[in-house]
Amino acid sequence: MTVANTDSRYQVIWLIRRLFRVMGSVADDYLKEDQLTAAHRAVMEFLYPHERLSVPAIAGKYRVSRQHVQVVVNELRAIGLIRALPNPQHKRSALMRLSELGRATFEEIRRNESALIDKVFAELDTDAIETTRHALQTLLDRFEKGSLT
Amino acid sequence: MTVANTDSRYQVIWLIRRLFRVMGSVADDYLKEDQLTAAHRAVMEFLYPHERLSVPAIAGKYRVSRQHVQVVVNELRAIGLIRALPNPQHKRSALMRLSELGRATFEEIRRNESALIDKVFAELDTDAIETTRHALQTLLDRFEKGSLT
DNA sequence: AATAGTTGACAATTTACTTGTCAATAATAA
DNA sequence: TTATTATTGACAAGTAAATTGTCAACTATT
Repeated sequence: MTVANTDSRYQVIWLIRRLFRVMGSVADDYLKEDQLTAAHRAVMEFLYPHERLSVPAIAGKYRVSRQHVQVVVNELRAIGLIRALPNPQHKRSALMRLSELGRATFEEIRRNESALIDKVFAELDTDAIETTRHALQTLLDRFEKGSLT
Repeated sequence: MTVANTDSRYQVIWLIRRLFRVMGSVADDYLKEDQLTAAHRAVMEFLYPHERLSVPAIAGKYRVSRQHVQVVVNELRAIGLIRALPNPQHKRSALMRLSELGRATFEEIRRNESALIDKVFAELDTDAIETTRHALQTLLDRFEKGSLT
């Protein structure tokens, strides 16, 4: 029988922190090939494959400031990875969507990530991964929705 | 039977990123009570309860630059949470250890964290937590030790 | 003893954001 | 309709947590 005392739960938290750091440095390496940052990638993910979202809508989902998303979106537009469409709901606030190039670029990023994922998940079986996914989703829900104050 | 395809593994990665962000803002709240940062806390964790490590040794474990750890350690010394001991191995590079106050402070931090952990892990059973811990540890090992280039 | 490496200190830079402000525009309430 | 309030995009400044670079003082290696 497995044991999961306070220390085991504590280690989960600690591991999340460590993993974020190590993943960040690895991820930046392949994003750098396209001159992109993690923030660019995150915005593209919200638009992939055919979402149409305004800057404030992306900010709401991404949980970062509207102003920051604005800058990232402007950069992605400048290099042609996303395009602005007129917004029937709002004259000032255009809808953003990936361009063909943007979709292709994001798919390339995902291919790189998949190769990496194949390697790091190689030792883990299907059920363990699904249990982990479910556990992490539960934690995120509790952190985000739960009144933890 | 549960399914863990590429998407499920991908979601695990995604969830780690999201959790890190949301945890960061929560953690900073209770660290702020002691005027500490996540970096202070991380250094204290390496020394808890009775480790004796030089600044370069902490930097090696923490995987951040020696110079950054130096600053954090100097701050912790200035407020009396850690003390320097002469290093028999190396005259210039003292060993750091938690003071009594440092240990008490860290234990207080851990108590706050435990209360939070009780809440966010409430819905998860023992085996799921242990499976998650093991999976995350495996991922970290693969990311850190594996040749992913 | 000569040379190469390590350490602590300090400074400058970087990254990924946040907050604040403003004018233009849009939504809503009177 | 008009007055008021809220939202949006642009820009500026600030911030936290780190990095990189440099230097002098030591320490280790040959």
